[in-house]
Amino acid sequence: MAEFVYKQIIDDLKKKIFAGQFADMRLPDERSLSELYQVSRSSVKQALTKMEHAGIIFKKRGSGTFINPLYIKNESVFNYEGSNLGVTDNFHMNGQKPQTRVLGFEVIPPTEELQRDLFLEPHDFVYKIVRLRLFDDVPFMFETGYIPIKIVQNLNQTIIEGSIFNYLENAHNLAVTKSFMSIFAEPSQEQDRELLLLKENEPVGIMEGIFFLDNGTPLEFSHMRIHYQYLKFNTFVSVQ
Amino acid sequence: MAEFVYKQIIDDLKKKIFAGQFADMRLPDERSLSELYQVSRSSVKQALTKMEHAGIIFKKRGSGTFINPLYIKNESVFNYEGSNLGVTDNFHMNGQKPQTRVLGFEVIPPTEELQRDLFLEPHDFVYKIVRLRLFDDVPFMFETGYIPIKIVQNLNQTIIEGSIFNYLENAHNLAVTKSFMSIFAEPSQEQDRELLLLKENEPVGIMEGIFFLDNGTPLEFSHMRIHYQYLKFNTFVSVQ
DNA sequence: AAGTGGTCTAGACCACTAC
DNA sequence: TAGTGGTCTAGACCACTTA
Repeated sequence: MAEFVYKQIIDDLKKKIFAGQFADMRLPDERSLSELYQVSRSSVKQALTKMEHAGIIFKKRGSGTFINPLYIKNESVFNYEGSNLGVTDNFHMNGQKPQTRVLGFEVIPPTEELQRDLFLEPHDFVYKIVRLRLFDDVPFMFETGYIPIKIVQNLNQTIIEGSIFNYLENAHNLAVTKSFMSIFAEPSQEQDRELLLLKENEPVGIMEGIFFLDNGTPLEFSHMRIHYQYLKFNTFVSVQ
Repeated sequence: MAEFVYKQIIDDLKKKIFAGQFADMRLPDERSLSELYQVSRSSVKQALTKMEHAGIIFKKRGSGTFINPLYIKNESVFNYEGSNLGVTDNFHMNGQKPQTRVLGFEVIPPTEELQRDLFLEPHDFVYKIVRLRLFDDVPFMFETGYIPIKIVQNLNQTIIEGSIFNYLENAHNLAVTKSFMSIFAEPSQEQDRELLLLKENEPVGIMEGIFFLDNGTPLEFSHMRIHYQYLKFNTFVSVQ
């Protein structure tokens, strides 16, 4: 963590933002930061650009760099900022204990869709893992995930009852740092209502997509069905 | 459009991707592209990084740069890629004619929340605009937006019946190119069901957040309530 | 060993904002 | 006019993948 120059700048600026060090909602200019941290302006710019994409700040050309008021307003909202991408770390927990109930665990040949999405050959078998996630015995989502066995061969019940991503990082030094995700919503189906304790009129939020390792290898195709109260996705969008 | 080197590279690569010019799902390496376009590798990298954030490609360190299979799978899915951020341009239209029904149009003092989100003083009045959006007489969302009059003073019924963003770009040369958005879902309320013709059990998707001008000025706080079938949000997430 | 993307430097000039 | 972020160059060295 924080091995690179730009990551150290991000960590330091975030710490200062939370400490209220920029009361005027304004960061020092790029050239000052370059001097302060004794790095090139390019490295400062790289840090600030990533912070902008994380929804922490925004830049005003000709004026300066400012803290995003929505970031201060609702910190917990920025699920994906500053942690890894695993479920365990990213849904609002408020100190509650996360639990996992394994509903399915098998190895199957990849469908054509999976072959394309995960860059697989027909003979590249995949784990199919279905898990229900809970906080303090309250279920909030269930997930169907597909992971090629050529990337990891020794998954077992104990591992998938915890965080697969943490296991991969700790035991195999494989970090999950990128994903492409679609987010949408549907009326709940009977299985949703059973597993997530939803009423007839309450919907599910759906997130599905591909998780990538730090080196760009597609690791998992995941389909998550989420209790609507637990899905709040925050994002920065920019056009070219 | 395409005035800068990196934008020209984006446009050209996208054209080639759609033309199926990279059948192996792989782009040329950065140094080759640098030579091909006669620009520095940094400029190539800037283009590729933006394309990665747009969900078009992903990079594999040590291996190369590849086309995102989800991008090919469902083009229409990437609502925000390659156009501006206005509603008119971003919901799946399939050639249908977009319509707008104005439900409210007034000027009010900014709430404290709006003052913070749009960087306003208490005396900076805002337009409050409520609009229902339809395709071929089928309503798909309604939106409440707040725009400071200090940015634009001459909005009228005719303008807000069309695209405000297009008007700002054409008449005032103000381009909307960035936004911070929260996406979530709720059971539909009575007003939702009335306006969007939803059944009791069908939900609304909600997108709310801030739109920024190209220069970073916060332009609008917007709250959109969307028929669940029309909300599909696609995004790239990366951790530092 | 060769090839690829990642990080980083030390500048230059431009476009825009604020005064 | 001075200050700010945006674009761009021409390199350097590193980490990782592939063969």
